[in-house]
Amino acid sequence: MKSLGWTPDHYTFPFVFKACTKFPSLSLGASLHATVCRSGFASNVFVCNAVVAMYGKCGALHHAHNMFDDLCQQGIQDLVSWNSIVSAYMCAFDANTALALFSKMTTLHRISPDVISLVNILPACASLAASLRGKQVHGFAIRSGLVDDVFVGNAVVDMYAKCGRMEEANKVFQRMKFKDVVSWNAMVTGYSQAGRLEHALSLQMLNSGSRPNVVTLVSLLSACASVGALLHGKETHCYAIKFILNLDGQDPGDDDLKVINGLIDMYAKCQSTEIARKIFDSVSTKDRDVVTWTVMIGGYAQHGDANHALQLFSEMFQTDKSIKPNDFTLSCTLVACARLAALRFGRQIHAYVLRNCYDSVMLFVANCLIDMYSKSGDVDTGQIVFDNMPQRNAVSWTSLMTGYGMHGRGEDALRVFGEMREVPLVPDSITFLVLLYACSHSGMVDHGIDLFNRMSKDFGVDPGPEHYACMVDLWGRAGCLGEAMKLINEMPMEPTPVVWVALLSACRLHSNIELGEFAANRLLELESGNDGSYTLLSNLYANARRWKDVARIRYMMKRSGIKKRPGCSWVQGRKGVATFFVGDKSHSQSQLIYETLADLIQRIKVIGYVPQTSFALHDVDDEEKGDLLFEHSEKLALAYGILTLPPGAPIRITKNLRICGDCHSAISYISKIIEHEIILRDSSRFHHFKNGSCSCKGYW
DNA sequence: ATAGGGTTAG
Repeated sequence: MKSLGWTPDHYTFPFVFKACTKFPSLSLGASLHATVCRSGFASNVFVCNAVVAMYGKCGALHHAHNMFDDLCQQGIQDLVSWNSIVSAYMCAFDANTALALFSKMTTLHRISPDVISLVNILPACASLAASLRGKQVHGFAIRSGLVDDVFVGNAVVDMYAKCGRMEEANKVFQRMKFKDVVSWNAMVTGYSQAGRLEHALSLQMLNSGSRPNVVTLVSLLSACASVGALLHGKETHCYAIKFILNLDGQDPGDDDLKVINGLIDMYAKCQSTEIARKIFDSVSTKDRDVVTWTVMIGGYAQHGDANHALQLFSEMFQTDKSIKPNDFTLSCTLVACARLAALRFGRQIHAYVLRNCYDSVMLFVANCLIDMYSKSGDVDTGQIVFDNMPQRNAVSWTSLMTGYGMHGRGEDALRVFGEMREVPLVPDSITFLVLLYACSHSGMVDHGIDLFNRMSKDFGVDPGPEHYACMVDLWGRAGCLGEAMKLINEMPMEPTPVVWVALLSACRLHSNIELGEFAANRLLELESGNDGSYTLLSNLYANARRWKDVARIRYMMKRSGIKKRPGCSWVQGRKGVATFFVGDKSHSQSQLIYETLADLIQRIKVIGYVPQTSFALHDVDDEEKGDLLFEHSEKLALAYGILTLPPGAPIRITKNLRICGDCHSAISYISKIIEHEIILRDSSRFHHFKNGSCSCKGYW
């Protein structure tokens, strides 16, 4: 056009700027802006509005604002200028400033918003959960009649839905004269995110003339995943196959992949990792995106075998060089590391994060790193990660305090709490739960009681059943069973299973059969299918040598088909991780392991170890014969660690259940006669064995 | 100009 000798006028420029935002190109936009200034259009509000919009969409908020200020100084800004700058702030996720500008426009400058203003500002109210402001905007929309516009109506529905006010959203939705698929989806999504799957499904969308689309399905699948509704998930899958997915031997398109990713996530979260994996495998490597990998890794990390998660993470690098893990991927993988106490793998991820400068998204990943290091036995490195974080949120603080709690370092947990108060950050119910847990596992009874008394009075956080369970635990460990029972009677709500478990464990620890039976009965009334309750009670009887009662419990378990989960321990050897079950002979060095163990047992017997045979029966099914006390998984893992690790290296063992009492005593003795520190994580906490004693000091 | 997927702490 220019080569023909034509000059662009103020109609031309806005179109060209719009083109720049289609394929966001800041450099092109900026050079056009320069042309505008040179061509003498710097005072033309049409053209300048287009410049503001272009900079906003290209992510150059600062330039957008300068241009807008320029317009204001010339006094030529109009409604479109305001809309453009508000939209620019929304693109930059700064809903606060967007709202402030909108207020300034309506109140100070008395400019009346149009449809576009409302559709810009309602998502701002939604993202800030500012339902009061949203309501004001809604009121204006009604008064001005703009609410009849389907875009405005949809934005209002979505605003209420995102603020968690589904009743209001529904009222607006019902009154809408015209509804389109977006209106329906806003409702479906709202109910889905509130975990109200039935409401989401009961929307009679199919009869309305609006066909569910990809967005509808993705929302529904996410809802099925979050409440574990496998059957509804399968129905949604069927619908997707019939009407949405278009896979006649062709490669999946972008929309197909979104549904497929949702399906993988749904099946994994509904405990069907195998189906999830089948769908994952059905997508060819080149068609998978980073979400496909992430949902499968996350599925294994949380609902399947966490080892598969780590395998898949490695596989992702090997099979597709172009896929780069993002912060979701790394977080999911770190969750798997934490579950397995896979310190080596976790360190590699940490190194990868540092090498690849994931600076802006560090918060989630760093929180996961703190958790991974603490759960892998190295809470001190967790503290270092914490110290180096540019930003922290409440989870960062609680993760660190939880870490110290697990390691029995209650003083450190309280120190961190003190630092958190200085920030200042408001402690919530989880903060106190974590602190009480730390006090309980460190034997800090007085501190625990003090915190419990102050949490409601000084911080306005009312204790829930979990807090009471922690206090029962605290009193119970300290042997004050009467106090524990008194507290349960004082609870303002019905005691939940966790409360009775805490009492039962304490009774087991202090051999109080009567109260233990009472707790067990309450527990079995509430949830009869839990193997842990039966095992605790059985152990209580066994400890008192009441074998008939032990047999009775076993019979009850058998009759109701409840199986004790098998104990399982794994240890970080020099060449990877080795896993052991009780009496396990499957390892290639099995013979050597058993010989090592027998030798150790002989040597510690000399220095005072007495096997506690009352534990002998706990891990054994009736069919198994012989005394398997010396073949418990944690002892086998320890022997293997001693065999394979260099002298002086710490031996890191992880057990899926609580460590057995006899093993605890034996390992304490063994730590006296070997060079290694033994760091053992069980389902309750960490035990650091060194020179004959354990860091838990009896507070399991 | 409005709707959508995957992550953390007990």
